[in-house]
Amino acid sequence: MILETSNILKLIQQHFPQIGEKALQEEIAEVGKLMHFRAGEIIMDFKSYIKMVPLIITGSIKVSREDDLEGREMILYFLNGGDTCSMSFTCCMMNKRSAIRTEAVEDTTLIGIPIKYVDSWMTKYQSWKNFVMLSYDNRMIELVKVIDSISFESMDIRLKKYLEARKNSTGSELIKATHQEIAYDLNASREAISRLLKKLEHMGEVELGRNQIRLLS
DNA sequence: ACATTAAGTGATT
DNA sequence: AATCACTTAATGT
Repeated sequence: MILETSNILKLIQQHFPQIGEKALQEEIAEVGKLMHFRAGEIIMDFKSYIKMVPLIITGSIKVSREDDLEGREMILYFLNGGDTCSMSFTCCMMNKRSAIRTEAVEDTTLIGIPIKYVDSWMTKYQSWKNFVMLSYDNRMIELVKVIDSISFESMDIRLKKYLEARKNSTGSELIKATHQEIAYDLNASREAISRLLKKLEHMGEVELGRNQIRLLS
């Protein structure tokens, strides 16, 4: 697949400028697989073994955690083009099952790197190591914010941040989701979400429609 | 027209 | 803020 290889090379250079070493770029292009997911598709489910580390080119991915007992789901954060899934690094290096679920919110394109390379590149390429470390750092910061939000913020604030995050992730002020889906993401009841959204609508911050919410601000 | 699914509402805890 | 028990509205067949 000569065509795909040179394609990936271009995509890496375009979307992952941090990965500077030419030799590394070429290796990624060689072993990486270009993958597409449609909106709503689950990319990686809980407790599945991870065989690839994704480099996200375009799209939007929702990363969520599920309670072991009664399937209660909680959104952690969104990933976009230029991001990677930090969780997948540890998971694959330790050969552990995934602790999270990743689901495409929008049509998403990513480069999947087979795990066997991920580890060896750490010592082989400085920019790979930096890239991995930096993405860890970013995720860690993000996670601390999530904890703060869950612990200290009321539902209306959390909802607003959720809508904001979703807008930033998809780059669109139109959010396609039911109140029920949002409620699952925030681990709240559908009624609570409906009421809070109504309030936001009255305040002129959103426009509600069936299966969709438009952010005005 | 009818059934299904999403959203709105009030009462209760 | 959750749950329940509805009602109303929008959509699909």
